[in-house]
Amino acid sequence: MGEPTRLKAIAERLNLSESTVSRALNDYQDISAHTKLIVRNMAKQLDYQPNIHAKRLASGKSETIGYVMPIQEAQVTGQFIHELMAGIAKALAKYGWDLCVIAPQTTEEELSIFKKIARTRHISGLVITRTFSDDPRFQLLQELEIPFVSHGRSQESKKTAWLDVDNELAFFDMTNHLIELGHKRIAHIGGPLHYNFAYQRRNGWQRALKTHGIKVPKTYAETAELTFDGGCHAMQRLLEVESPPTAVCCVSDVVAIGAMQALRKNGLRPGREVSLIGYDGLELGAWLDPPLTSMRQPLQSAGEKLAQILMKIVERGSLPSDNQELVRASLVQRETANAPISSWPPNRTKADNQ
Amino acid sequence: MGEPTRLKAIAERLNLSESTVSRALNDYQDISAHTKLIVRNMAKQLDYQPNIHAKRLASGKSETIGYVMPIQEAQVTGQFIHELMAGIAKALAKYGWDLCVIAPQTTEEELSIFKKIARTRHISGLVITRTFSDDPRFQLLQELEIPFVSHGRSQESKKTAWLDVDNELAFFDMTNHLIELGHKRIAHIGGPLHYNFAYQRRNGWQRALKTHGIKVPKTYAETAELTFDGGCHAMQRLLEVESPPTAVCCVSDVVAIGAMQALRKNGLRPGREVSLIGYDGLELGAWLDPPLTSMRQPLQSAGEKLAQILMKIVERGSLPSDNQELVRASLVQRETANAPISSWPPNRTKADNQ
DNA sequence: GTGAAATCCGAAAGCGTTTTCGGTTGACTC
DNA sequence: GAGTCAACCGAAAACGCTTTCGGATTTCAC
Repeated sequence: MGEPTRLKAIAERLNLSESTVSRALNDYQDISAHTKLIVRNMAKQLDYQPNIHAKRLASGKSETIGYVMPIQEAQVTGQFIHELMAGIAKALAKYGWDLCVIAPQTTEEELSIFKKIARTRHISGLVITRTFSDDPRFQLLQELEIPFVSHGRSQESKKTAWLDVDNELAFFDMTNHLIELGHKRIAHIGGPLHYNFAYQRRNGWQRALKTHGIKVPKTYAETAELTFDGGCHAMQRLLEVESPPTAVCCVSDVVAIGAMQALRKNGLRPGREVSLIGYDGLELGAWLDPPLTSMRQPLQSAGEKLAQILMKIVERGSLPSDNQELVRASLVQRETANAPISSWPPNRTKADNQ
Repeated sequence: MGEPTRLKAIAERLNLSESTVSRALNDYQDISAHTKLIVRNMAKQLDYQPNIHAKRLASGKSETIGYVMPIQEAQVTGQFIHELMAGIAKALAKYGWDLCVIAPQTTEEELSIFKKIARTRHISGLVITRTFSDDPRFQLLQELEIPFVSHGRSQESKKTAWLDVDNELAFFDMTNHLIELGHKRIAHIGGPLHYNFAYQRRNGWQRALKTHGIKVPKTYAETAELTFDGGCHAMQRLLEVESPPTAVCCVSDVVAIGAMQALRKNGLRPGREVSLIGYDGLELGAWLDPPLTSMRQPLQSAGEKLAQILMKIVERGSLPSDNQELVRASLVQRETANAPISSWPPNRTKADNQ
């Protein structure tokens, strides 16, 4: 392979100083256009690649951002993470930045890694995901002055940079869709409220009902762990209330899939007796019988945006609070959301047609 | 936050030279035990973290390995990748190494990234996955003298380092399981043969049949794209042959899920008329109706092993060919593999009981 | 008590960039 | 034609570590 080309080699060939070559390549103003041109040509000819460690040492910048990979707790987060990372990596690659994966096993470890990064500064910014309503990371990262952007918000994110899907609107839209189909008895299976998105999604559902003047019993607001079993149990409980719903908004696809299972066990078919809409738009939803209707947020483009936001903050000192963006999720129409049928629920009460 | 602690600060406090401090921290032999002790204590006290760029520049080592994230082509690879990466990152973190994600959009881009890495050397080793039978990356990486380890083999991997599941054995085991259940009419839905594993899996199926003296028609060897639709179409074709199989070994879970769909469309229930075994052991298989029987390979531990192999090669010059390891997949018993039933296939021919 | 061999540490030269600070040109003003 | 001002570029000092080399001790054998 031979030795890689160095700045020195270019300088010697062109009878220039290393500093001139360096500034030419970095597009400094005090280098003439002509010099820049010949330097760049020679660099290309020699296939010059700067030594990244020397560059980072001298400039004090690391051009590396870290992605904190969530601990595997909720199910099928893999697909989600993959797409997001692909987007981040893609955007970073355009500028020659690196994406470094951080995979803490526990929250404590995560926080201590942050402290280490604050000292070494070998990572100049972080992307974090899976945010909680009460998330200790926000305060710590601000204290440590580590630039970061979160995918999802928290209570503490008034002044920080984030990109989030408008969960409230998504569930407002979702619920409206069911209302338009003719449903009035619409329940919700939500997630644990320490997840910030769980709050927002429940609120969206409630707002849609309120907007249309629809009242539902308190028992229609179910909560489930974000797992298949969680959804299954929650749906089972919904079927056992006095007058069960004709449609259910589920906090995630996995939960919805669990709910489908519960319906089947009770001899009901999802999308016939009880309509169901999930959230995440997982491709595997399409493989179910029947295929699951869902809401989908853009992921790859979200990753790209996250990377761009972070680079803007790190490199150009953009204010975190100027980098807050909401994106809208869209409905993925499949087969579990249909008009209600007259034979369900079997024993109607007078509460039905209100 | 104040300035981070430098080597200099420790040296000054202890009235030692920077070089002594450096060697003490790196456990050189020519530093007395006593000096090492006080240096380490002081380092801990001052919460010293070496400047990683200076370290890497001076030592010429990068302590970073790259993971080439496969382009999203086959479905639900996300979960797979996530677990593998988590394992890699975990193992690397123990030694303070970084994991850098590389996400090329095309094969050409991937190869050109390799060439760039060869020049900058800012990544000292690579983990590659999704290997093909005829995979240009193997030759290039060897030419460029970039240390690497692959998850999965290729034709070219005689001399390179790899970790692979024993695909042949997995499908041998899988097929035997079906034979033990009483099946004789066992088909196979394989993947495109440019995937190396597709070959091996088909061979395992064939060997099990041969071992038991079972002969099947040529039409039992189906091929499908590694997608839901691929599996669906392949199963449909299998149902249309003269005497359809009572069991099918599927090259992947996604393909098996497609096959389930085809069965359902034909009014058949997976695991009753036709048994089905997938491969990958995806958790989502458990959510189907009926839950999909599958084979599972260890992923997180595979990631850890890959990292360890690579560090051994990069750091200690271990020979790639000394680092080849096969792991065994294990059966995940769920509900789609059962004994054959007498009413299927409906119109038996004399070929049935041979 | 001398010489040789260990033992331990410091000085200094890198590693390959970036960036500050001056200095040399030439053009331009009056 | 002297002075001023841009426009360009080079010298050299960082950046914070590693590692070689040699020098000063001490230890040991004889």
